Amino acid sequence: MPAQQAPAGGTPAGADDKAQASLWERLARPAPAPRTTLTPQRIAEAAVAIADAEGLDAVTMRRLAGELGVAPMAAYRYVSGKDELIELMVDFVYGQLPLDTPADGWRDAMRSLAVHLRAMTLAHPWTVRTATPFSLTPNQLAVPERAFAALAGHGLDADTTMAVFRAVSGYVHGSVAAEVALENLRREHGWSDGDQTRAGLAPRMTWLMNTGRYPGYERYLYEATRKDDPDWQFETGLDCVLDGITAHFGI
Amino acid sequence: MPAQQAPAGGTPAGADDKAQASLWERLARPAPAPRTTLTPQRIAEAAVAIADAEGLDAVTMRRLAGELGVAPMAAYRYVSGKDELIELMVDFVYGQLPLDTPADGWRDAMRSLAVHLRAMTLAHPWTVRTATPFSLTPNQLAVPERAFAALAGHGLDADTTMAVFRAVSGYVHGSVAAEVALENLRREHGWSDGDQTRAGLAPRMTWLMNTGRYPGYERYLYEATRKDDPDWQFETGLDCVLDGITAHFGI
DNA sequence: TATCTGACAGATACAACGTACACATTGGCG
DNA sequence: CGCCAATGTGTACGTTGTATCTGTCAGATA
Repeated sequence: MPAQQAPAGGTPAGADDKAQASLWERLARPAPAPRTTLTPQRIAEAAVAIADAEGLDAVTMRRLAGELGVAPMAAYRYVSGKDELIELMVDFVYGQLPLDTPADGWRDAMRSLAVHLRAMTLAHPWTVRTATPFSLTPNQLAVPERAFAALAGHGLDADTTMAVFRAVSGYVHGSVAAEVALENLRREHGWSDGDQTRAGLAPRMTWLMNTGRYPGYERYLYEATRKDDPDWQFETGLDCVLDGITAHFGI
Repeated sequence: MPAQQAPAGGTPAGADDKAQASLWERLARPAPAPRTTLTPQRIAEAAVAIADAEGLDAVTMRRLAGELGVAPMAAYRYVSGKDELIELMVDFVYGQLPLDTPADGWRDAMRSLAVHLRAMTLAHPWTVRTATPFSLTPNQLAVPERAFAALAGHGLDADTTMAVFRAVSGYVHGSVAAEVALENLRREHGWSDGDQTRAGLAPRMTWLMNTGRYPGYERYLYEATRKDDPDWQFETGLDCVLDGITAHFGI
């Protein structure tokens, strides 16, 4: 019974945790293996490239193997299953996040962090489908770490610091998720600009408005002039959240 | 060639939109069918029950059919595919959201809306995996409608009103998504309280902290006293966002 | 009332997916 | 030079979403 070989397993908590931890240990380990055609980094890179180009559904174990030039089951030596593959992909994407901003006060630092997080998510829209804003992977944990560093020295206790971080990151995640959902709708229908999108959505929208349930939304549709300015929408909400931190915690 | 029968189809945009619109028309149509063993409502209800009990992955077309006592393909008369089924499920859940709060000023109304949205999402955690905060379905659209009604009469233009709504709903969605992710982790490992969770996460956490990359996060782990109070965490961030609206827009 | 008809549900089938398992191969260490 | 653990391959199975064909029922029509 070779018990030490299996990183997979729906077995009890003990073995499972060990397996999850060893994923990141393997990632850190430089080159301990005799044959090194495959590495976690190479796997992550290839999988992310597929997801960026064709969406998360295009990332199948066979497709990934084909892209890497190996047999379908080869990647299972490095990830215990598809869930762990996606965890690896997300961590890889977070690894490219620029976190070394000079930090001119907490507000600029948090604003920069939020803007970079949004840019990252828009560049890799499939990350919103993973439904795990900040799980415990090395590069994801670097985000709250950066925020804690920016917020230190203002007299906030640990819980409040976390609350501030969660307010900002929560807003970013939720707001960008909505943005990505609209962008996905556009792409899958081939609509290129706002007018084409509204034209494509018109039948559905007309039916909804004719129910008479949404007079406020209907007014918005007629009166709004910045419907095609997602940058303004995001940054307005962001400044709102940042002002709230100042107002609520006096920093 | 019976061309009028097919609600499905990867055909061009025109036919596709017609199909999507007719889903909600079918839902509104009272009882036009001769045999009415299946209805969109019954399908949605059964699917939501499965997802609530065993997660979104348990919702299979065959499983759903079995639960409804019909053949595996029967539901395809009402939804064009699984994506539309999930759209139907999400709309069903939003239909149970209480929106008739008395409205004692915009702040209480928005706060109540946020609290109810959180409660709804925690009751149906699988909704966060659908990655579409407010798509164009009747009951989802009722949420911004409620917000617009609450925010009317304060001199905000249409774009700003939408920005305020997006700030709140974005925060709620992102924040609760993080909460649900942690809750999922707990459930799938069988950890019941915060101490068990920390014990289960300890190996992974120890390995991460030993890298020395996260001194700020490590301090948080030692100093925080409200790590097991998600209500406080959510409401602190929410009050922060609401204060930001007051501060930023002067209402 | 007998019949017709279109909407409804059932049955069968298929390609693609994740992944378990046994086997072949590699290359540094003794 | 030969060993052996680490690495990649081949094959196969159960499950999934769904296309398509066939039967069947309720209510309008004559």
